[in-house]
Amino acid sequence: MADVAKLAGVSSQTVSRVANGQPGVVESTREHVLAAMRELGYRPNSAARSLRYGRFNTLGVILFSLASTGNSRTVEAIAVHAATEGYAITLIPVGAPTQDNVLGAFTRMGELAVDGIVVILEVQLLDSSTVHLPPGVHVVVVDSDAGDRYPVVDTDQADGARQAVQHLLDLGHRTVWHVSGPAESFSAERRARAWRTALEQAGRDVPAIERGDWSADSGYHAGLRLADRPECTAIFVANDQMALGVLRALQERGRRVPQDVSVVGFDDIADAASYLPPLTTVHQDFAGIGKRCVESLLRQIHDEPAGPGTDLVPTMLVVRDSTAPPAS
Amino acid sequence: MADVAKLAGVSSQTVSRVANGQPGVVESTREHVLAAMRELGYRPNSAARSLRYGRFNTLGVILFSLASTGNSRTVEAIAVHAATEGYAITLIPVGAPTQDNVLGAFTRMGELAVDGIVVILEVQLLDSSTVHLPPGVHVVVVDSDAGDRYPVVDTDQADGARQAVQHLLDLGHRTVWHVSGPAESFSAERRARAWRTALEQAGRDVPAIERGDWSADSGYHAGLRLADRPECTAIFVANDQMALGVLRALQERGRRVPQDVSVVGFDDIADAASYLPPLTTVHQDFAGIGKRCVESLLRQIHDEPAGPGTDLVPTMLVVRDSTAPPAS
DNA sequence: CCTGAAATTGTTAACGTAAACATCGGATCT
DNA sequence: AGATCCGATGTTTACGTTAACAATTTCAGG
Repeated sequence: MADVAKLAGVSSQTVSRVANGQPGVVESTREHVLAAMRELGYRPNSAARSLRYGRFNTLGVILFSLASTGNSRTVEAIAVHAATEGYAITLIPVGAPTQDNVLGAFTRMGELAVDGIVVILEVQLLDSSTVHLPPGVHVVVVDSDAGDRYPVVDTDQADGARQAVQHLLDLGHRTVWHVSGPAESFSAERRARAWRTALEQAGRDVPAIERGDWSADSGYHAGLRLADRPECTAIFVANDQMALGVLRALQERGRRVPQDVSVVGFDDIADAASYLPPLTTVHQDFAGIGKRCVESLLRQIHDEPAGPGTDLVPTMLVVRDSTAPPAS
Repeated sequence: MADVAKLAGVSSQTVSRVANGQPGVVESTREHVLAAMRELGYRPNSAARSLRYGRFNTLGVILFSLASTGNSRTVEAIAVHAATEGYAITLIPVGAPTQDNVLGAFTRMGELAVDGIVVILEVQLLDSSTVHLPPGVHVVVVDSDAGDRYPVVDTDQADGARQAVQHLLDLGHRTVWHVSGPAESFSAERRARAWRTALEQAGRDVPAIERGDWSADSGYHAGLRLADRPECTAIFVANDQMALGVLRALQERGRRVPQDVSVVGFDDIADAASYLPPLTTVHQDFAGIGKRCVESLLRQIHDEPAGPGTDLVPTMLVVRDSTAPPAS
């Protein structure tokens, strides 16, 4: 900057004014400065800027993995929305979901150049009182029931699961079986609980849960077990990938979908419409989640304190070809 | 920091030494300082650190979208590998692949707090000479043929496509049809070119290309067109998602896979093993790509200049159940 | 041609940190 | 005991930027 000032024959303050487009610089001067900038390839140093302003214009995202469609789409939505507000986003991956790792990530985050943090851990670790976020850092948590301690943005999982079950019951199925996600997952538990509640409220039997780990392969094995039960005519699977595995298992065992068995998934990932058959599933608004996370953080950064509480993003059942009335 | 120093009754320099674990601080002093840090909730200011050191310990990733499995897995690998080296990563999404947007993103990147940039655009825009990266910034480009101007890390797409075609020819198919990605995509073009070359070298007919846009839906429509050609018994699809659509189209038209038609995909995404039938596909080492990107950037940052040139990551054909010899 | 106000440009200081150098006190050696 | 050295700690300064204020120039109006 000093070099630019010298070359343009002005003070560094004037260079700063030109760099920030501030008024009060005469046109000819501005052009000299711009020319000098170009000639020297000047780029403002954002560290110095951040130091001066006390803000980084950056949001942090702390997560386990981008492997799941939901996470990566949420992160993308966060990035896009943050960009429109002039914020960049920084990714902090946590190796394995152990307490130590999570704690370490939070510590690193505290030292990081971010103005706020989105926590996407989808694991119940946050609930254990031993894990605490650094005080004085703006935070939003996604998919968690830490709503009593932090602002939370979450999909309305319960209502989505309820819609799925209701759809199957409305078609005439006696009851609905469930392939759930892993027990450590908050989302998996919420969906399973809502499934159970919906069945109980309708006065139906509640079959035993088949548990998977979100992967298509785990869905396949769960599906094999269900395929052998002739009384099983309707399955609510906790995500689309496992549903894909369930479809394969049913097909292998000669049970046709939807004629013999109806299947409903959860997420509405892009591929679900191309499964065999195209999957009826619960649509999640990942973009909406990302948007609300950014909005909440920006509100906090602009000094509108956001207390604990949960912001629920609605879900919607998308009916395709994997559900039908039971064979009578 | 000054507050901590005052509370601990030492100079700020001593606080700095304790914060960085430098030697030459007597144990009792260190503990006083640590106690003061805890009491005041002290966190080092990374902007000041960056300003002092001239480095940010951050790498930027510039990309269009995280929606594709390949991109998100590459980004995750970059993040994980960067983290082990003490670097965070910053995501810069580019809205639409127009020249203006790309240019704008590069400009923003130049002003950003990053020590190096990974460019994942998978589009041929980079080749047009009008788009130039800011000089003096360390860069690695993924999936591009800008290898004459920048260091490039790329999957060995050509060899992967060759393996796929060879596998089908070895099974006894007369020739292989191709569902390609969009024409703007560098990867799509490379795979199509290698497919054509492999057929020509084997002296086989080269059928017309069916073009998709990477989505399962586009694969479905391409698949419908191919399903109506009885002479089509082997299809090489440029990615797994489109292959999913092709499978659905063939199934709808009553052509069995693999008995009537063999299908090979590209990517080996997690779900491919659960398709109906499980998909034979070309495995891409996304983690390896991410790792090499980080390694290249770190080398550059540590003053080992990396000239232009392409670093090819090998691919491997994974044979599952979607390929078989043609019905004789 | 002078006065005063407005427009433009320059100067100083501060953001938080750490390298380089300076100082201090005690231990070791002669 | 005095000289010397070494380890522990303090002081100064610079990193690049911009807010606040100061100084200078310009120009209208009398």
